[in-house]
Amino acid sequence: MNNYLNNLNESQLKATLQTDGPMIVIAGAGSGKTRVLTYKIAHLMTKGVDPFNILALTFTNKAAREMKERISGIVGEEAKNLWMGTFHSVFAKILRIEAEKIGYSSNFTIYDTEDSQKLVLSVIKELNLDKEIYKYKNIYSRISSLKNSLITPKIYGQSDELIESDKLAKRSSFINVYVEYINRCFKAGVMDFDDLLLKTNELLSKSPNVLAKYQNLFKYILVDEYQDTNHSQYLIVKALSDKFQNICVVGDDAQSIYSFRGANIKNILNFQRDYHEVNVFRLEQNYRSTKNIVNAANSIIEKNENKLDKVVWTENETGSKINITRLLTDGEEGRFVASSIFESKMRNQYNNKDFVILYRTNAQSRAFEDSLRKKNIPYRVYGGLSFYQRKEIKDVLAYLRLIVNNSDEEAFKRIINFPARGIGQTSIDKLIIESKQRKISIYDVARNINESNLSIGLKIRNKISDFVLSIEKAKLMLKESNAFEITEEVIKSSGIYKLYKKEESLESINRIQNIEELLNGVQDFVDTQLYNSESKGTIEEFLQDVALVTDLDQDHENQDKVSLMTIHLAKGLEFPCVYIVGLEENLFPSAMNINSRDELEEERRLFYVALTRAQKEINISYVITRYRWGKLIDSEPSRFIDEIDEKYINILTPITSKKENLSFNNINRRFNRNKIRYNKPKPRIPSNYVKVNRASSKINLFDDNLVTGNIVSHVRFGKGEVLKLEGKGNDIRAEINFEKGGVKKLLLRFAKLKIIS
DNA sequence: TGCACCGATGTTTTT
DNA sequence: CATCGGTGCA
Repeated sequence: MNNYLNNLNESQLKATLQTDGPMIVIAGAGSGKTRVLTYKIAHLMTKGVDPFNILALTFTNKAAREMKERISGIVGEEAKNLWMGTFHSVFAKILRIEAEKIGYSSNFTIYDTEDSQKLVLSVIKELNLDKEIYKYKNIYSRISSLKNSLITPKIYGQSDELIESDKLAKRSSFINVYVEYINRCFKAGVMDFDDLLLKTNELLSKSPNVLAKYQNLFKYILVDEYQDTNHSQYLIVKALSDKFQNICVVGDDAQSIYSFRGANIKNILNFQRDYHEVNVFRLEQNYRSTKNIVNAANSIIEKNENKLDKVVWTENETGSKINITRLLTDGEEGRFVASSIFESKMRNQYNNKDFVILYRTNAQSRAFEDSLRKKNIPYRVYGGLSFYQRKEIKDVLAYLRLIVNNSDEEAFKRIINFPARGIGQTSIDKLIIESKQRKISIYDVARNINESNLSIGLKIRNKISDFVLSIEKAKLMLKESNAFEITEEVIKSSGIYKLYKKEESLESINRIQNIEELLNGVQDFVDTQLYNSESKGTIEEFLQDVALVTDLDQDHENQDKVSLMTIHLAKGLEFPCVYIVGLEENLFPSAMNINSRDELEEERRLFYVALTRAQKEINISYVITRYRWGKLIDSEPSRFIDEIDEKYINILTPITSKKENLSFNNINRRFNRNKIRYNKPKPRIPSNYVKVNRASSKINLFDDNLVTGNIVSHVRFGKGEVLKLEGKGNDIRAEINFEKGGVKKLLLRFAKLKIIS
């Protein structure tokens, strides 16, 4: 049982065995910090600590899930009782339990960034502010950062400095927007992302009983990626750990890349000042990468002034040098990377999933998608517009949200006239004004539309009543039905499905597929809930879950595909072969972040993160001209290329370019000399191209594979024999005789069957 | 009210 | 370039 500890090196072991008191683990990239966290928790549990008393906060849900699995591997099933997840998901859970204590109902819904920004925009409009000056996105991000620093309107009002700064920006009404935004969220029974942390702080500081309850509950607290916590998160951790002081934080200041989200690197730099008698552990041996990679990364991070002392080293092989390739255009860069991956696969027997393409901005993915597709290399794009942010998905979710929480204003506004049912903006505005005056939710105004004396015509009143009725009808299902049944009902009765079904454009077919994929997801959720916990998979639980999942959290590991993602998303991941693309001034480092030392250091840390994802090979590329905002612009090589110690790099000239002997030291000079105008038209994307999405990867999986007589297994019904197949395309049904449950007819696109024989 | 078209506008990174 | 919001017409 205890031999799991043999897998640790000396410093890892020390960090693992130290269980009590405040401690910090400063862990270099690839030094096994996840391993330490995992074993530490397992160790605590073997020592007899109840998993219910352990709180472990991770950066992504995926990290939490994987860690849980690994802990289960050591200590067994018990691990599922750990409190483990992201800050946002764990405290959403707690807030739901304690909601009444801060005046919320426990079925509050969560606004994502889009909802929040829309609300800010309506507030700006309602207050008659000039939207040229009050840019809603800026206002929203200001609200967000104030919240993350726990600056409420009241505190704002006491700070001359803050007031003055808004005056200077000629938007002294900012505070009015802020106040109204908060009121509206509260009245809508809604929390935004930042509220999940802010309200937790509020809860803990206002209610000593609640604080004591959770202090006693969480006897051991562990925080991963501590360098990326913001002030709000910092205070929560501080409050909760105050009693037992069994707080273990793990992080790497060199990988702090989220300051734009309020992350405060000082949290990790000052940890030793914040707690008494802190045990400090350093993990400096890297097990991930070759010597070349580790050294090259070190040579980069050395350029930063602001950092903790730490020397990352490795005993791994020397490995190959980092290849740096210059290309003419972004299109050429795409083709270069695709063929390079193709060759490397052949040469080294790599799989697709051994490769990742990392870029600074999501918009860059396009060129690589095109070229990989042409070469028939399977790939998957992470991030960007995530699945749950797609319009059709958000529409369905809005119905569900409104059913669960009638007050949800943004959900209401989103769907009151979608699909179009003849309720126009003018009528909706009247409802909103009325709701403000009477201080009730818009939904309640709509519900009592016939008793009101609003100037809305009879026809439209009836349409509003019909809408309300359909929501009320769905509400009746809440108690009886699980998330899947309700979602299915909503998709049908709302008319969303019909709408896209009858329009036969590529776009709508895609939307249908996404909606079906959502149904798959809900079914999946219900099944796992039934399996993992006592809960029955209600729609409330699903909505809570869905608001906080990200693209990365989804399981796609078994698929052999090249990954494409931003460097931010890649944190914590590792790949044998890494392509870092678009290494150009104003792109990476981003033009927004080159005006101060701090900003530039964060970009440099980002580059460090990118380099340290690699196990074996790194390929860096940059281009001379790139399409940005639809225009060709000239670029210069990133300063970061110059910063890598020359010992660790190879400068390559691609075959497609002129054979020039481009020596490293005159890259910059050369570029200033030959600013090449490159006027070749951008290659067109084939017009019959449909963006590959997740829906198409799951649906119709069995069209060609399943035949009568197959033995299959189903998540709920277990094993069964396929008796008959009927229908085609999306509507293929199988009649299956299950050992448990007898004969069922299942739509193949929903029933996730595994073929056994 | 709904649809078709037009011009303005914007891209950093995300829970 | 691509999306979005606004405008004008049926």
